[in-house]
Amino acid sequence: MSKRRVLITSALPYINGIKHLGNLVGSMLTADVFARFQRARGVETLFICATDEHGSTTELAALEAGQDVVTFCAEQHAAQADVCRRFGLSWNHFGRSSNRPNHELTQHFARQLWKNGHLEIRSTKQVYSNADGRFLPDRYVIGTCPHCGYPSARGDQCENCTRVLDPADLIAPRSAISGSSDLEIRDSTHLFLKQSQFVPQLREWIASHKNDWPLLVTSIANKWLDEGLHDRGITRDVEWGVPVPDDIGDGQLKGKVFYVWFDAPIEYIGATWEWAEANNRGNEWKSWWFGEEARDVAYFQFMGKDNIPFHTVGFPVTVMGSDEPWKLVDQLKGFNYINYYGGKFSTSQKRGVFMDTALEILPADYWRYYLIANAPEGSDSNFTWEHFAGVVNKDLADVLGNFVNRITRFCASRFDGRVPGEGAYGEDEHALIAELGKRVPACAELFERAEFRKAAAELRAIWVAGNEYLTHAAPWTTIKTDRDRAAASVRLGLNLVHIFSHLAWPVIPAMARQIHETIQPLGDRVTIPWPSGSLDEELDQLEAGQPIRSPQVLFAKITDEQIMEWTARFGGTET
RNA sequence: GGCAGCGUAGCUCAGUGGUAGAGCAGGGGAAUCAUAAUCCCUUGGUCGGGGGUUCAAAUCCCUCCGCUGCUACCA
Repeated sequence: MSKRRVLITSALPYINGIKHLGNLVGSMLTADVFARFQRARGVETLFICATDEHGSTTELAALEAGQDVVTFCAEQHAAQADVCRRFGLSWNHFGRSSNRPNHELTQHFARQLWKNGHLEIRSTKQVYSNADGRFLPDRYVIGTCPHCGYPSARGDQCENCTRVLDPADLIAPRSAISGSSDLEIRDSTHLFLKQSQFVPQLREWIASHKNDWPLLVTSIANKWLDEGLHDRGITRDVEWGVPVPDDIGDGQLKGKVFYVWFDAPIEYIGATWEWAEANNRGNEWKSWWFGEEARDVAYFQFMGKDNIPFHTVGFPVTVMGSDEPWKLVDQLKGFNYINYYGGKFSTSQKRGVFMDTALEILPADYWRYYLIANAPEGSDSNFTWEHFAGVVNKDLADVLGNFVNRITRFCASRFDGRVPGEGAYGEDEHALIAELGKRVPACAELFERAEFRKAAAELRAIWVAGNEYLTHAAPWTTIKTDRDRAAASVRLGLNLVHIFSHLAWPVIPAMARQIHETIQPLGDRVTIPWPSGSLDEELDQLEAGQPIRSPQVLFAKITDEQIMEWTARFGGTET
């Protein structure tokens, strides 16, 4: 088998503000853990993300912030890049959908679709606000619901009775931006992608992944196909977007831009191009995406469930309709949501925990471990401070942190802080080595399959096995009668600390470094590799006499006072 | 309204036809190297209700109840 390369994209975070923990775990964090794991295994890996910047929401957010949209996006991109870096997200490149490569590629795909007859021009009725001087998206038209009488129903759907609406249905419609009721319906010409033609092809493609994609993903995809795929408008009457080129439709679409959901997934490719430009790699970006050259690439996408339709239907149609050999996703990992005390995370209501505030109160690895160990894979999961503190205190502080602490301190006090060379491994040691000989490959397999909860549970089970061993071997007892026996136990204990660092690095990279530095300096190595040798070798790596560093508390425990403080600060239990 | 997912121990969740599981919490004990951490043992569930198929159902089918999400111009 030829050498495999792995391409990983996490769903693009929308430019409008810092994301919350649910957004983080559903796309960026799980993708990061997967990317780190692949790199740790020595696989050539390219991990790409970008901000999704276009559309009316951005325009209105910029308006509200009193900024022009270019400045707004530049600032927001920098802010997200910063907080994501501090969360340890290890993208090879974090691009922007507003950058030139995405403009070129989006226009290229549109031209291909046009050339191949998959686009058509249709006249649509759009709401125009004279006071605002712009077309309004449906949801920015507000009025009274014709079904239930709710006075603030949005033009796309009534929040009160949940019925789907058309803005023209609303009684006494007004602009959500200015409140003006000086609205009119205008004709507007748009491009439609004839998605319905692709239904058989999509069905076949999705059916081929019935066994390797999560049920969540295939069921959402099939639902869209079963309900009849509508042709979809791929242009909008807004300013901020990729312009439709004049050669499509003989200039009938002048002034229009592509719909943000058309250009956003293309930015996966665009950001790869940006990566190549930023790293002087010329056309190498294309080898990850196009034709024969990309045959050795396995492509993984990570996203929350709200993104699934666009990645199983919309974007694949763009790719298929181009009639060019661009890569389709191989493994699509979709996630549910994390709820906050049973309710949704909400920016507007200030409920829940956001990436920047999370880092204000605790280091990234606390969050990374908790979120991975409780990733919403099978269903929505529920965040509470009590549960969070319980998991962090038990798993990180007591099971992992305390293990490192107890063995290193014992070594410091009784063996002069050096790896003892005396004694040979005996029955207990070989039993543990045999157990890890099963658990470590099992853990690797779970990471490989991107089953994060189970992978984290296996990681934890490995730490527990270390504690079991140490308690049973009890070098603090044996040292009284058999110093060599105790020395062998301590030597294995230190080797365990060392391997724990290697195994935990994809999930908790900063702490893994710190743990490794306790035993051995890392220098400027960025990746801490996954153990590749037999466990016999891996657990007898440290050289006798090698000094270890003075131990320190790795994970401070979360106190009841902190839980109370944070519950009050972040919105707590009221729904 | 339609569709989808979920409903398993106090809590968070595994488990898709073969004698109900894990972690946490609770109870008992051991140990004293360690952040009062660790280790061992243990209590605890008619698997949302009802009906059906089967030698056998948490698992397949029907139905009812509850929760959550999606419903295409927010992204």
